[in-house]
Amino acid sequence: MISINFISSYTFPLLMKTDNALLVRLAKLGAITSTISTTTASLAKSIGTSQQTISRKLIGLESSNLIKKTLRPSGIEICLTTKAIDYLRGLHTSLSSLFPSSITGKLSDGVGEGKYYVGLIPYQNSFRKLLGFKAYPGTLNLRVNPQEKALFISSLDKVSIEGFSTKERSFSSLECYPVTVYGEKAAIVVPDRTTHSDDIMELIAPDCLREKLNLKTGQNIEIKNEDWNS
Amino acid sequence: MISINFISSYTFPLLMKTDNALLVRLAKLGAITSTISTTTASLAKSIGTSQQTISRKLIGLESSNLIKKTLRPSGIEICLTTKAIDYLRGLHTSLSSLFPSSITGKLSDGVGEGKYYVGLIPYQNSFRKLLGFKAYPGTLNLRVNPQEKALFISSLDKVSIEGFSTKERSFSSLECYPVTVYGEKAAIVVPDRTTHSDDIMELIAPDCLREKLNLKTGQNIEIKNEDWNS
DNA sequence: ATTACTATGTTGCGAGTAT
DNA sequence: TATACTCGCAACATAGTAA
Repeated sequence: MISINFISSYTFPLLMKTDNALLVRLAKLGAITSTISTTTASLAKSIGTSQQTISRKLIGLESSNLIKKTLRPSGIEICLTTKAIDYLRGLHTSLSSLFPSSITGKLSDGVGEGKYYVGLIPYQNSFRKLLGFKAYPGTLNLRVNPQEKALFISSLDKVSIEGFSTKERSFSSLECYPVTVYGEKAAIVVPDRTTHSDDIMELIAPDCLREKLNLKTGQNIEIKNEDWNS
Repeated sequence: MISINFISSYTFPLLMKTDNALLVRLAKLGAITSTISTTTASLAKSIGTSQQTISRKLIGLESSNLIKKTLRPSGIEICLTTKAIDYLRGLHTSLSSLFPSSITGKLSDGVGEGKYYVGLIPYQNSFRKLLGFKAYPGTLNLRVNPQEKALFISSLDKVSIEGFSTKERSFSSLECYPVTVYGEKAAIVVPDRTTHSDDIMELIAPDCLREKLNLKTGQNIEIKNEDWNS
């Protein structure tokens, strides 16, 4: 049993009222794994509601078999039931499918264009400065589900690379997203003026991953959301 | 833009009312990555509330800058704002810390007892039948944070192994939890009559992982929640 | 100190309905 | 068909207070 008398004043950004917030708070306080000692007043303060509301909610949660509680002179002892844990786990699973930690794609033969663009000095300078590596002059092209791609990319940190112009033509700016490929540093590259279709994901890396990881065309490859810059 | 006219009847088990449920539902329908076409009536049905409530809620969400919506003769077009996505991501992060997908422990020298117990024929028969492998006669002992351990184990599938008795003594039942260690099948073993302290996590595997993975005493080892039985 | 009841004010819900 | 308004009623939140 863990005794908690001080509770951080952190609350969820908005909405996330009462029931949900209360269950998550209790879980965070440790009521998932053991019984915690707390008071309705401190819970109220941490959720941002009144002591009376917490009291009423706890009674409700208990009658819904979501918590077990015991009254003590010093406050209240609470632990979550498996029903509550299953509920939170279900919510977590739902959200996990919305915020994927990896995406799988089939290695396709690049068109060879990437080799030319990635090698350009102004891009390379930016890669080194902002991504921390000099990119191997070539890209790993994966065929992915466009919606999965959009979802995956939306959960990544963005590194913006500026475009530049020569006398002949201009080169668009790029968005890069640090990821890992089987533990190797890499970055998804999305040109702001994209040339190829939505179902291709283009990656750069310090080394030739195709050789280093012995990757074959057509093979499924897992790209992970792991920020190696931190 | 995606058109959705049929909406699955899945709803969250309980509580999870209105605001939260609505945001998660919209996200699942694809409003995270693009604009979706739907109607207040179908949203109402899928959440389990009235059309009027959805209408009112959508107005509220828009004035809180959580969604952007456009009225159409055929219904309503909705997409989530980054504010809403950040909120959902935050909720996901909170829950992820409650349902960890891995735990890290320091490899410690076993007491040598494991070797004896794991090798016993009745246990081995159960391992083969219920876990699908004959266990290498020895255990990998990791020193972990007891609370993290309890939390991690609570999120795993449980495989119960029966105890047995000989003339001399009885051997307790065990709980096993399938996991992976750097991609290798393994299982956490918790004796129901536990002999050692709470901060030790004991693992069995088909092979000697210490040799196979070249693990050294004191090294940090990551145990992942990956069910290789499915 | 606590929890939790009662009373009172506020918000939320949804059937009906206008547009 | 849609969305979204009005309005009667139910549920909720909190101040005061009893135990």
